Amino acid sequence: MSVRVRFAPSPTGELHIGGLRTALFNFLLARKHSGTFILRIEDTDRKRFDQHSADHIQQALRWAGLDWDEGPIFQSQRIEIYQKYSQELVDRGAAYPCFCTPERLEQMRKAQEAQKLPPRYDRRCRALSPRERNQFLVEGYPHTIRMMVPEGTTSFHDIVYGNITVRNQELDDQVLMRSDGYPTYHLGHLVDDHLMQITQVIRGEEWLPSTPKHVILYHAFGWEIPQLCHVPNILAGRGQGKLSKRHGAVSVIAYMQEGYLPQAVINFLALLGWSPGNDQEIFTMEELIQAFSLERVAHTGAIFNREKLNFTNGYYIRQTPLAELACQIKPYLVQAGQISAEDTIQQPFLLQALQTVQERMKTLSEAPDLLSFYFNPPEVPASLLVPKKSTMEEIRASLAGAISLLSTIEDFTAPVLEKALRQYTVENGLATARVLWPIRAALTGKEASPGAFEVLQVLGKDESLRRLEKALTVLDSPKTLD
RNA sequence: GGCGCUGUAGAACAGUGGUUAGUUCGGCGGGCUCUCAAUCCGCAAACCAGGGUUCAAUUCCCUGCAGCGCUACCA
Repeated sequence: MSVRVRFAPSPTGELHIGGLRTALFNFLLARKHSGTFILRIEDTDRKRFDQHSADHIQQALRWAGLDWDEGPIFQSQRIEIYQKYSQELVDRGAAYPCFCTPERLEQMRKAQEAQKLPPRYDRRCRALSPRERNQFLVEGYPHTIRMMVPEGTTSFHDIVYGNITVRNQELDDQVLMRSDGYPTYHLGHLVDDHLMQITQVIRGEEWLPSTPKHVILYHAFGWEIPQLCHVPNILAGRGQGKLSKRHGAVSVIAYMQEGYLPQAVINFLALLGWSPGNDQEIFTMEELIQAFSLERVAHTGAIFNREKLNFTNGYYIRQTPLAELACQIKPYLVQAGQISAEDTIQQPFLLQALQTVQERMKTLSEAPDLLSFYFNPPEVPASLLVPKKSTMEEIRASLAGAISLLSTIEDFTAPVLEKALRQYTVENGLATARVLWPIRAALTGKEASPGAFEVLQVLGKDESLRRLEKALTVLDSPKTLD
């Protein structure tokens, strides 16, 4: 039997980073077994439904490279199906209509909590006689359909957590159909998983406690139970609970916008709560597909570690071919006003400039800042031009010498410049820092930047000399020194 | 409160009834060096606690504690 799995988010917001990992695990399993990956949108809660979420979820999945084979299927378009199966449950005596009002249910819960009892439906409508039931139905009282939890215990096997058994007395008579005619998750997902012939249900750990109810439902229908697999949540930090909006960026779209590469996010997420069993840390999607197995998914919630994501992202940025990276940073440069949308990014000046900062980037969004001095000549205070253990006079002299040397060089390329400047330091008995630091500072206006030779080359002779001369005048007017 | 799941360095994961308990990020130190980054070398850093079982327990069992989840006409 071929593998059929699904990712079934509810469109109540943008795709969450934890949701993406659940989707990833489903995707990997499907691809590994040449199976089918289905996207199903569980939009049965009309109160929480958000029109744009479904689009955002799809956009995020595509960005991450998790293309689905079937769907998106919207549950809201299938309510007759759920109604039919809920009726079947009623006919089989596994479910019953409940006429209790929300007000009564709330009162009951409060009373139970006050007595420190577990809040649970008191099953009042279970006891209705057929006649009463019919009468309420005929008179059109709003009602829900509740499942009828039987006596005994319920057991199931989970791929990650192993065998689990619970006493049915711990289970509530869960609402299956709301009074508005829409199913709840418990009925909706189960009917669909059956109809879509899902072979492995891979979902968040938060569903583990309600899985026994689902098992009871499968039995009531007489359906085969798919393999069940719950994956732990992603946590925000020690004692901070599940990663959520209040812990900063959790939306996949937000990571996309911040300039994280999809390969990096996927690689990072895969290793968060799963391991291949060896020491490999860097994976292509293809390698993940080969190595993946549900059995090796961890059973503890993993804390989301931004530092490691940054490292992984930096690694992938370094691996990206220059021309490709240029395309990826273009939107950021445009947004920063450093280039216009019509400009081509594939020009020597930009490519060379980018090359000098490529290994310093953790995210694409850092590009404008790292590259800023290439676009705008910096204001450089005298204090920045003078390295430690040097005086302003010494720097003035060495910079002036360097300027006259550089103005004689025609082949303004890094190797040539390096050779000439190093020779200059040796001949004049100058420490390298005394020559190169002020040059680099004058060109970039930054304490930390790419090296002097490469910046000289990228900026070119004219612009470089212009900036160096300007720095010299700054050193000539002592008042600018701190 | 009840029920369930889970506890290996700061973080993510390996691993084992007898090991110098491993890898990656992060931290610290060093090399390189015009700064930062990258890269290279090195260091520190963990088996939640208490009971069992056993010749031997981080590993198996129990209890405690802690974390997480669920406890809705939300998913």
